[in-house]
Amino acid sequence: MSEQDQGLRLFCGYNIKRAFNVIQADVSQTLVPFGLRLVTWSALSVIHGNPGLRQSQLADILSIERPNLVVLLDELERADLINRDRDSADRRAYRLSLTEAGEVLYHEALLAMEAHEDRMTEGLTREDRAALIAMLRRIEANGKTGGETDGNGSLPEA
Amino acid sequence: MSEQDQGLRLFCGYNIKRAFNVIQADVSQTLVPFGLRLVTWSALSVIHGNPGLRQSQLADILSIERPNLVVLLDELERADLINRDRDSADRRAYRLSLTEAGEVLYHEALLAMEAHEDRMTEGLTREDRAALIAMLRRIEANGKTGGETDGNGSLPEA
DNA sequence: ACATAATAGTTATGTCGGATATCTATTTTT
DNA sequence: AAAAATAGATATCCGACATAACTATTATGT
Repeated sequence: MSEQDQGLRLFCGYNIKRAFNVIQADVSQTLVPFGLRLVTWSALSVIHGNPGLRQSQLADILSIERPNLVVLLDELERADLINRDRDSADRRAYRLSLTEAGEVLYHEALLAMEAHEDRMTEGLTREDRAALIAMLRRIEANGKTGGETDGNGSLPEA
Repeated sequence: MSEQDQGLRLFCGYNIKRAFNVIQADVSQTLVPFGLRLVTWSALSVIHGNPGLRQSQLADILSIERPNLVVLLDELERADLINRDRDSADRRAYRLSLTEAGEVLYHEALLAMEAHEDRMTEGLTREDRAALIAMLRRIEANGKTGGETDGNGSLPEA
């Protein structure tokens, strides 16, 4: 009894979707003990790496809409994980940073996420993972350049 | 100005999500002329490859819940793309198949989807694509075996 | 055979991620 | 100073996906 979705398995999109579904399920479980979701953890990670950035910058980096980011940050602020400090030079804007508790939680969650990553990529070598990520990024880039027929884009050699 | 999501780019899940987002956007556009969505096209593909299957089987193959499949099939039936024939041996069940119009539309959409796939994977060799899909399937399998510590699962060699 | 359980499909409903329109406050432009 | 742009917030909607419960039919167990 061979596969019943043979026709679909030829498409990257179908496989990507299915792989993401299982990752999403596992990552949700992984983050439950920390009271985080994938998107809130992503926000913590970016704020950790770019303290002082603005909400709109964060929204751009994560490719989420500003209105949705607001409620997400409300959630993180209520949990005392981030600071929203008014920018003294531009009083419309907030500067985002992690609180002490936010830093601690971020690092704890990072360990759990690394274990999660190892679970998900079991059977793949370190080089496999690098190649996988490079190809996914290439696909992401292909999608964003709505079809300029970039004749020779290529991947960094594994 | 290096990347502002460095910490996240190390995770397959983050890259998979972002790659899927651009694929999803492109595939939606690709299927608009056919009045299809990714999930309805997937259903056509599986029915095409397995004529006579039941709704619950289709739901299993596509990993979608039965209630959601019902409305999806209603949509395809209303567009006269599929037949729902009562199984004479089990009058609870329907046997699914494509109509003539469904076959025609499926093949037309297939061509468009293959062009879409080429757009998305521009810059990847045929071997890259095969390796990518193999790794994604490995991840999918890792997720489904909720952690049995399969000591030596490996990938088919590229 | 008949009561019980199981199954196929359906209906109704809830949840969650993501998108748009519009608003206020502030800053920039002219 | 007036008009336009920007940062963030509020309200609202849409689509993907999940669960519970219902009807009709078939399978099971004594």
